Amino acid sequence: MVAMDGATAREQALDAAEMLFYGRGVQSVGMDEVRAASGVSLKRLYQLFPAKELLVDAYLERRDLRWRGRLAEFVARREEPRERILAVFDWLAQWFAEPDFRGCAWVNAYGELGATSERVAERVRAHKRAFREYLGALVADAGLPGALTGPLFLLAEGAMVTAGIDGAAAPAAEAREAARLLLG
Amino acid sequence: MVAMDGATAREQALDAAEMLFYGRGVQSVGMDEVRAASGVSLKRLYQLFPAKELLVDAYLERRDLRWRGRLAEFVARREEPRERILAVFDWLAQWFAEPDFRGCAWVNAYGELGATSERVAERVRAHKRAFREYLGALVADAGLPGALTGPLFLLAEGAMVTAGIDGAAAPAAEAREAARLLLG
DNA sequence: CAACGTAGAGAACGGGCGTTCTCCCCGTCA
DNA sequence: TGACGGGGAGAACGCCCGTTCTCTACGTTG
Repeated sequence: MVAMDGATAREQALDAAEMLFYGRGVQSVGMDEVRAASGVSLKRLYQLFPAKELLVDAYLERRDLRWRGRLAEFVARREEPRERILAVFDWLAQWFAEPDFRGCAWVNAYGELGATSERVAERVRAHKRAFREYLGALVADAGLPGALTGPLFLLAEGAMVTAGIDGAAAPAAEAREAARLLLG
Repeated sequence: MVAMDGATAREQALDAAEMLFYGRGVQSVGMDEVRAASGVSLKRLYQLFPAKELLVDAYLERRDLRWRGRLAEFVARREEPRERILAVFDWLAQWFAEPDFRGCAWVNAYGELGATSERVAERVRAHKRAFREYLGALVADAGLPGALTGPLFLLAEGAMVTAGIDGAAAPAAEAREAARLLLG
């Protein structure tokens, strides 16, 4: 294995961890498998992430930044404030249709580890809080009542969890249509 | 330990499994802990459920019957068809407020085992399918368009997952209000 | 009373996995 | 050139856990 600086090793470790953890669940993937998939030795892995829990935490954190970044980028392409809200559901539809879509990474992680890892539980809550706040900002920008944020958030959450379980993209369209009705 | 007939042992095993699996997650509870909490010996446990996966499956199946039974019983107390639909969200609010509420057992189980156990994944899908069909029947009885079923289902799912993660009952009220608006 | 079978308690087995340790290679610098 | 230090490969260590096995006690039946 060629030399690799710390930042590169960290990214490769997180790339492998994300693919494996998201695809098969955290508990069914061992650290040795992360090593094999990333090319980062166990020694280095443990220097970068002193325990598996911290690798999981870092995976969720990096994915959160990317997930919200992509969503915001997609939404920002629309001009009209109401269209922006609906664009959230268009983006979900696109995400659900990706071949390796397996539901919401944070909901899955919460189901697996929420009861045993306070660190992971808090990371999940922070992600959901940030997503809700983002929706709230879109609602405010459209001059709509703040009370709409909750329902829109619940529709999006329901769509994510349902799409994840059924492996279908249809819930995004259902949620979008319901959102359109709620926007009046 | 006094003698115990098969049916009783089965119920006690499932009682213990349900409390432990739902409260702490399936993977963090060992079979020996189920034995200790139920008073059913390991030998008997494995006669009744030849593998842990089958115990998990039976736990989800029994809980599904009870969960839907209680919901239907609560809803049936209302006369007016539209009120019945809203009663679903009242029932959720009540459920969320229970002290040991920890989110949707099926969503949690799917997050933990959906990727590794096809049996559990299918059990979860069956439960969600049954819940959606139940909502569909309520919508039909109210003479409302079937297209409302999806959004109502997504609101309920979103409320369950959000209440589970945040440990708050508020999502039920938000979902109820959104449902009221959708019913027109 | 004696032989038998069932069931419980808990040890044992096998495998997996998080984490650490050992050993060796190789690049660096005096 | 030779000592040194960081890093990789992978063995080793402990522990946990699903599953099976052994041993013992006791109730039943002839």
